[in-house]
Amino acid sequence: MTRPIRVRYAPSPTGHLHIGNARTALFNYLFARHHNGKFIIRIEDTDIKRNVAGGEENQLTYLKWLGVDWDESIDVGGPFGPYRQTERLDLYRKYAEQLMAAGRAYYCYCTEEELEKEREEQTERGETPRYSGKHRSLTDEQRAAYEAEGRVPSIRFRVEEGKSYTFNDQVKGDITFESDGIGDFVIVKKDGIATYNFAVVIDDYLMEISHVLRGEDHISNTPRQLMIYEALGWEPPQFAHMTLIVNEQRKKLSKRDESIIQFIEQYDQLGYLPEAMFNFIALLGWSPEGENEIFSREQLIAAFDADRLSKSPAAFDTNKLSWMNNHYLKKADLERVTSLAIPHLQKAGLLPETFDSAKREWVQALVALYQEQMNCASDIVPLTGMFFRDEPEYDEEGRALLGEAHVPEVLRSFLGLAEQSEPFTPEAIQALLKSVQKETGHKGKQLFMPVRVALTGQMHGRDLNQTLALLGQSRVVGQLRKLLSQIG
RNA sequence: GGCCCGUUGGUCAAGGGGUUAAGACACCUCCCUUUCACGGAGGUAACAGGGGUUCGAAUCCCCUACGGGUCACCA
Repeated sequence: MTRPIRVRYAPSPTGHLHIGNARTALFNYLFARHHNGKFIIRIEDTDIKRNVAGGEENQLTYLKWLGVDWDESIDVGGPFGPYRQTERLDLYRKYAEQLMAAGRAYYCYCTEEELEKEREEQTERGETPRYSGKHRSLTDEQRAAYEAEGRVPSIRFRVEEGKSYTFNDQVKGDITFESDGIGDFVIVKKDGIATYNFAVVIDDYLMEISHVLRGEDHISNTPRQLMIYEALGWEPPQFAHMTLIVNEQRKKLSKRDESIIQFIEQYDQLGYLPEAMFNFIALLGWSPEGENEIFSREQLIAAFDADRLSKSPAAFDTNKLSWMNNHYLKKADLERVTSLAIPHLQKAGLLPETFDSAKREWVQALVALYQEQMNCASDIVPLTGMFFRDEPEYDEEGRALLGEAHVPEVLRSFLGLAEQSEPFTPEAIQALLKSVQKETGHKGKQLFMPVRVALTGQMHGRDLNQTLALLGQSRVVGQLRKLLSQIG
């Protein structure tokens, strides 16, 4: 049976947009757009205690930043609203009552302490902890007694014994669970709010979700959801469980893991480009046909195929992310890269809050020179720090080079010419160096390295002519004079 | 521990009975470059182990090892 393609991303606003969530959202988005279906964002905020202020907004803001847009949600509305679960509580209550009336669910008056104790005992006996079902068939008198005690019930789903539930996962293939391994689970909490496993079924059904693409950590929830679909007489959607994203140690990316930057906003703040992040994330657990790895959003939409979702965990390779962002940065418009770089220079105290257009031009030339070396915009700070210091810092290697016998001769010659050069442009500097070569007979490394190290303190760097021009004539001349008075 | 899932070069990652087992990152070599880079052309390097099934297994089955997920009134 084919129905309209409708998929959803259903974050709980318990935190900011995480790399794993972003990936889930992205794949759902790609899937929807590829099939000309609808992409829905539903906020799963039923755990009121864990919701954080700004979480909801941050999710949407950074999804937009990545270039993901949606057809239905809390902000744009849609025909299947509301799109926030706490605004759908009546719906869950209604279906819970329906299940109670049909004998598929019941009130459970157990307290947290009692349940905790039960679990501990089971664990001690080496059993799988699960609800014993002791309130499964309470009499009216028993219920009344608990009520009189002031106990507030939760509602549990009655799991049928001896049944097996199989679903065809689009990524993993057939997966089977035995109902005997699953205890009666809570569908409505004591506070009257539906649990995830219950609300998700109601919403996916009512919102006519056709495909559920979510993380592999939901596989073991699936049989519970299947039971509810069955009890309500509804047909479940097609499931596809994506492998988790793991770090370089092959552990699940946890929010406390410090080896990897976890939140999309942090990448924004560091100066990663959204199109690079989009491209990179799309390749986390999915691969296209062919050899290319660089894709625009449109190309990814065209290429996306859920059958090519990977079965083994996707490792977050920070090295590759750097490479990819660098790739996009190199191709990005210079104005744009400059605008991204400036705040980092200001934050590092290298650039004032306001400056004139001449300074802006100078910064832009600086960025142009370093653009192809930047993995992210904030790299501009360590890369160009020396342009903002009063004089270079020499390390051991630099000192050794400056100590070589021919160095004073080269520097003196260059100084003599540089003092008179007008203007001090890259072209003029190139000519100067040519003259130094003729005058001293030193060329190549012998010629360039002394000049480079003397003025930048570094063995490696960008084009020397450009570098010196950006450093400026007065600084070049001043530094050479000072250095020559010391070594030469 | 029960249940589920996975394991291809240093790293990421295609391929799912017969392939010279892709490609990318990193590394190395060469070309370009009077320095430094960029760029270009090459190169080194892999099917976790053991049993089956088969004319033939990286691919299918079983076992072992290792890794991961999940077992909540969290999502």
